[in-house]
Amino acid sequence: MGTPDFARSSLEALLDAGADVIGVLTQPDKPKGRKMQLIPSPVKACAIEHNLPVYQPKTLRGEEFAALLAQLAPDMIVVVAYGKILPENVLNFPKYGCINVHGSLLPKYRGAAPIQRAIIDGERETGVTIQCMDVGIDTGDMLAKVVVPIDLTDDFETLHDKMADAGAKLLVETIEKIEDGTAVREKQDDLKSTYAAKIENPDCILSFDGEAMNIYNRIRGLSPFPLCVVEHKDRALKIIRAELVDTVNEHKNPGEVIKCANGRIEVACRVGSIAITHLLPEGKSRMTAADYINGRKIAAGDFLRVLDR
RNA sequence: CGCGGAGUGGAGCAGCCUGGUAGCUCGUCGGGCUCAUAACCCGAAGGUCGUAGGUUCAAAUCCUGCCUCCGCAA
Repeated sequence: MGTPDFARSSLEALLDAGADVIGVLTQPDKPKGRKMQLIPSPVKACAIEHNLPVYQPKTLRGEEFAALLAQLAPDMIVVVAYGKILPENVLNFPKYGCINVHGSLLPKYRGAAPIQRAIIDGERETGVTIQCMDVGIDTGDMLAKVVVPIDLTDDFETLHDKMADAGAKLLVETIEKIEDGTAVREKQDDLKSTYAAKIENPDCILSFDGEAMNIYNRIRGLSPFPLCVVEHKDRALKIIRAELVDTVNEHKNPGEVIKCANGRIEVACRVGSIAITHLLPEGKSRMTAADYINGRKIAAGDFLRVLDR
């Protein structure tokens, strides 16, 4: 069971390892894009490529799904970023239980957006945990972990890809251990748990009234999607990539553009400054800061304000 | 019919309202200055103004159809 690219990596690894995948569950196709076209999830696309049966139940509760479960009769269910809560009867059904690939070192960053939150918080390392699912959200016993260092230049995309690979590899290894009985369960220390809430709109609204490092972390944690947003000349301006320029000097006017040169837009933070190199103006495509400057859209002395919408 | 923006030399834009000589910041090429340079100076090339019609003496500009791209929201 899974939905996005993160899950696709695990599915492919299972197939490469020769696992007997009897069925793939993914979220129902939802209308996406301007024309509200139905786009299949990455996991669905992968399953179709490999001629695997795909199921997209709207709910896992009720007799309809219970019947499907009984018919498939899986020995094990592997869940990776599926996007639905599994009810108890499903969790208890498979002989080897339901195991989950989670993008953090549990018990830290339980929840929907562990990778983004780790970057935003400025963590130096994170990782992937394989857990035996229980009724709580990411509270199950742990079977395996792998540490993934967070590079200062990682953004959500680069770290996500590293994590997806690491998770897929760990999944295959862990399943082998489960099969030969060498897997060891370790309980989570609930007292050390933290929760990584889903990224919502307010998380994207950026204020320069803070430390450059924190601002830099938020920008990269939310890039390339959904992106931090500020207001410039009454229009939304999303920041795709920035560089850390200075982390020491204090500025009285955070958000002020200090200079536009060499393809970089340097912006004052309360403490320190950053230089924007790639951005996305409202109604436009992604472009470099150099292009934005060339179009005469921004100059030193302008202000990037907190978006109020 | 969810809301909105845009198609103008290689890039990002202005010009359109109030029709009449193709503009700006870059890039490219050539030359100059300099110990040197991503700096500075001089010069050059490069545009069917998305597309098809219409109005007009005259359309990038006004009117209509079509195509394409993008942002937001989900």
